[in-house]
Amino acid sequence: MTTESPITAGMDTTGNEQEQPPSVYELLREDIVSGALEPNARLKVADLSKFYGTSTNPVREALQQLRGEGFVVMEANRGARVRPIDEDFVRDIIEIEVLLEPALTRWFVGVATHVDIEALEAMQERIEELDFADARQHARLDTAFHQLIYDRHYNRHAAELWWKHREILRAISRRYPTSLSRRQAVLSEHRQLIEAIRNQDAEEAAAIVARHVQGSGHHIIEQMGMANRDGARRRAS
Amino acid sequence: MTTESPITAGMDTTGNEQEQPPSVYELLREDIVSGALEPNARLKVADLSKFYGTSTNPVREALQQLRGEGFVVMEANRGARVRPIDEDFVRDIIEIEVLLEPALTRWFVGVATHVDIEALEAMQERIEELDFADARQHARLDTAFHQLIYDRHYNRHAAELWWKHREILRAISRRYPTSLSRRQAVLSEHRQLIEAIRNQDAEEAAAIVARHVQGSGHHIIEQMGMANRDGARRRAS
DNA sequence: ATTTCAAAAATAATGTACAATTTGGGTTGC
DNA sequence: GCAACCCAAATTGTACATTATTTTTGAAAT
Repeated sequence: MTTESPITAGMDTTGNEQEQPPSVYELLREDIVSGALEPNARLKVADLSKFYGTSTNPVREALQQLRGEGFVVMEANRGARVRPIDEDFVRDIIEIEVLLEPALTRWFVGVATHVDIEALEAMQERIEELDFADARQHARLDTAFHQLIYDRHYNRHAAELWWKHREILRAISRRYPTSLSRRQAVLSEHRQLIEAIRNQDAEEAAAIVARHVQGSGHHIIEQMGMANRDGARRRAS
Repeated sequence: MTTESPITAGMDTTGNEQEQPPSVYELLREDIVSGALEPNARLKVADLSKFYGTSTNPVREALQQLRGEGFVVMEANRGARVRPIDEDFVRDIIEIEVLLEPALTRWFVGVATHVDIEALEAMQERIEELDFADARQHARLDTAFHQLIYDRHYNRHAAELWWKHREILRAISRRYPTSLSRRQAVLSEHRQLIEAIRNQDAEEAAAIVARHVQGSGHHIIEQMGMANRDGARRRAS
């Protein structure tokens, strides 16, 4: 299932057609967003190039791209640092998505075909079958589910923004488990969403998506908070 | 009036404290967004480094940053191109701003102080005094007006997104004149907005801002369309 | 004579190495 | 104690090598 969607194609930063080795950019980005590199950590090109086994230029260019994307902050002549990906950052992203995704969904309701709805149902089937057994696989399916809705939107800029935010959130939540109540809510909200689309109820669909995004954000932030407190407790002992 | 706001400080990509010469990044970005470089134009590092009088690395790094920001698209081993800044792109941005800015404004109404309102009024005074005589200066004042509202928002990500969009739109509209009816609307809407904030009417303020953004977008797109048609007519003769 | 295909040359991107500034810290001399 | 200075570390800029892609060219086949 090679999802060669307009978004992923547009966002594909390397031209990964035949499984090229991941670029420095991809490695570095993953290490930042997954938390392997501490918030505010200094990013010295010499260290990084040694670590990733390349020369300095690929690292320098990766840093610049990540700066453009906002994952890295730089001061002139004083180098780069990891932008902290903290609870505030997640909250900020979620707030934007709460505005964006309902709007995208509302439009989708107007153009959705019978085929689309069947595709959504098929994906939801697979998600429920899997039942969160494989986190990685679940994330993939869940992303595909929402992507189907946003992917075709005429507003490419909005769709790309969604995709970028999605990737950040996905990388963060990979660190934490999904609570049972959240699992329940995800499945239920997906079903409700499909139903609203089928009924051509754009407002209802938008409202469900808003709840869905909000809930997902709350869950992530809660998990982050718990992890922080655990970490503090462990450090204190 | 050195507007050293959190946003501009955060967005300041070079650490421009004492009027350093503009970086390759800034020059290139301006040339893209102002239309000096054609949409989809190829961006060869050798050409650009010759043009800007530097070696290749600064150009390469600038391109990567611009790629991260979405102004440039790249294919592996096939170089960079200017992302077309066309009517669709403006429409996409405006649609996002129509969602974003009202939300930011709604929050501002809740925290605005008497001092804030006076500051807004003072700026509006100066805008009306100037009466669009100096386009550059008007843009500066208008930006400052809206910046006062968005700048302090706790959602840094949203504020930065607004700022980025604002810069793009500013650069585009610099190419075109402002119609008389649009001038009227701008002044009137600003006054209405101040009034709504004073009355603590968040919903009304949000609605006005939505209109304001929408109107600004319509105006730019109209101007772009006219320019295109004029260009086509001129080429046909 | 025209088309087709392949190989080679040119063009341009990507990676490596190194030189030159800038910054921050520490030490010495007053 | 403090200021000037120097040194180490890191960023930024330049030059060059390598690799990938595109274009050209020339010979064979239709």
